[in-house]
Amino acid sequence: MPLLHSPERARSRKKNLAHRIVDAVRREIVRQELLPGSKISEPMLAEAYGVSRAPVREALLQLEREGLVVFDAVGRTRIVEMTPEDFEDLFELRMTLEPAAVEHVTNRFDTSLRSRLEANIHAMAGAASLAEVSWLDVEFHTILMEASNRRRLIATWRAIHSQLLLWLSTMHQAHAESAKVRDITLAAHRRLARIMAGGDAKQARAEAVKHLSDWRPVIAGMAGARPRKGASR
Amino acid sequence: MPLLHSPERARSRKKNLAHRIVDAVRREIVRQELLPGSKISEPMLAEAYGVSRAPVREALLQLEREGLVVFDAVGRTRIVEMTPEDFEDLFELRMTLEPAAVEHVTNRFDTSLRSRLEANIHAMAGAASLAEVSWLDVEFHTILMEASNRRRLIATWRAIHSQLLLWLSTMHQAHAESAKVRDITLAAHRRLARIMAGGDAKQARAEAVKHLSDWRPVIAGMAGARPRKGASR
DNA sequence: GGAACCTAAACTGTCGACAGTTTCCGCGGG
DNA sequence: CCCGCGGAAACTGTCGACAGTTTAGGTTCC
Repeated sequence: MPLLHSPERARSRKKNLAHRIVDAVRREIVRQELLPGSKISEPMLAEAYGVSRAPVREALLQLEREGLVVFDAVGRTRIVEMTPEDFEDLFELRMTLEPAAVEHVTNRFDTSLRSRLEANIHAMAGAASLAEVSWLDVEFHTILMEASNRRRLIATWRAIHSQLLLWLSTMHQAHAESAKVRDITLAAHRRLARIMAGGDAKQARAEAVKHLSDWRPVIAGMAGARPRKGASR
Repeated sequence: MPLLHSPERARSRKKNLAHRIVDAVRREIVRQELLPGSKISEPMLAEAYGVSRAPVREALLQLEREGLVVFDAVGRTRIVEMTPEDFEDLFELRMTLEPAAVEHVTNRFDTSLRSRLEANIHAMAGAASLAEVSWLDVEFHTILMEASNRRRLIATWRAIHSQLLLWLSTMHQAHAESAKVRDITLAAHRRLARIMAGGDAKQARAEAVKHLSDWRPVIAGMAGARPRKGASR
């Protein structure tokens, strides 16, 4: 998983305490080791990671930017609680961003991209857990978005893709139809990759829309999902 | 100008030094009082505003989020320099976001929205300077985006709309065809508002696309625009 | 005259501290 | 047994300081 989250973040990229903390906390949130709605304070994180509050503060700002934590009116931080409306909202934004990206990508499809997609597909074919499938699914779309070469499109994707990971994680806990999910996703990715390789941008866009639409019924069926009641520290 | 930039920003909304600094610096950048490419350091801002570096640091992070400053590899900050490719990139993102927003807005058009749009249009009709026209133009689109009620769409708009302001400002300095710009914009906004009031979402979307396309030739003609050479402090 | 160099100034990343608020929790009153 | 109250604990926003690194300028050496 070298692609996701590695490229330029805000401040000076590498050895920065804030980055390390962002990565660590993001992982905990996405894995739901930190529960949605739970409180998360600067002193708490500072101690947990053995640093001062300054880098923690910066990390929280970044996590807010990614939609993983929210600040209340008095500045306190909590892990975001995604409601069914959020899922829909997130999905709708994807529906506007990704088809556009796919169109661009199709026009600049090259062997480097092809092999990256194939590597992802291959990995997913061998994926054991649902978590792994989700990760690779998001990575597939990340590869596409980054390949679009549209800076602001990419930046926008970076601002939401962690939420997608969180959502998938949440969903799997609800109904884990494991194997089927992988095969459906895999087939869709293969189809999309093939069409993009073909070079027909309009057709590729249509396929992207279709692939995204696969989620419609899942999201609709999720209308009854209750936001888990917030656990605190 | 109560709408733009006022609603929830990251951390606790009101009395926060970082916010004040963000607002002040953003204005300076958009007005090009701070020149594109020029260096901007934390101690410098801290002294200018009579605060410590902590809130300044936070402010710079927010400005980076809005695309008004950029950090280099060693963490130094500069005012962003928008290239013609950036203009195009920005424009393309708008082309994917706004039509979607307009479609949503049309379906939830109400008198409150109508009056806000009319107020904006009225203000523009009486606008004297190009700067004022630009401001109101962006505000018009901000009203629309916010009215879409799509959280992530709105967040994305907030991440780019200051860049739009900066771009317009840059452009006006190049070719100032003052009066014509206002009348064209005004006419387009009136048309769009009328169609949205009519309630035909698809037609409204089409009109939004058309309105945005008005900029195509301008952007194309800007291909030769040279990025001004960076002045330092 | 120009290039490499060396030193001084400037800047970022991080830390610990403090004041003002908000939240928590147990205690007393109803 | 529930509610409101008060003090203690916890937290955020901000500040000043320091170390390590980068930049800038002047200088020396070809």
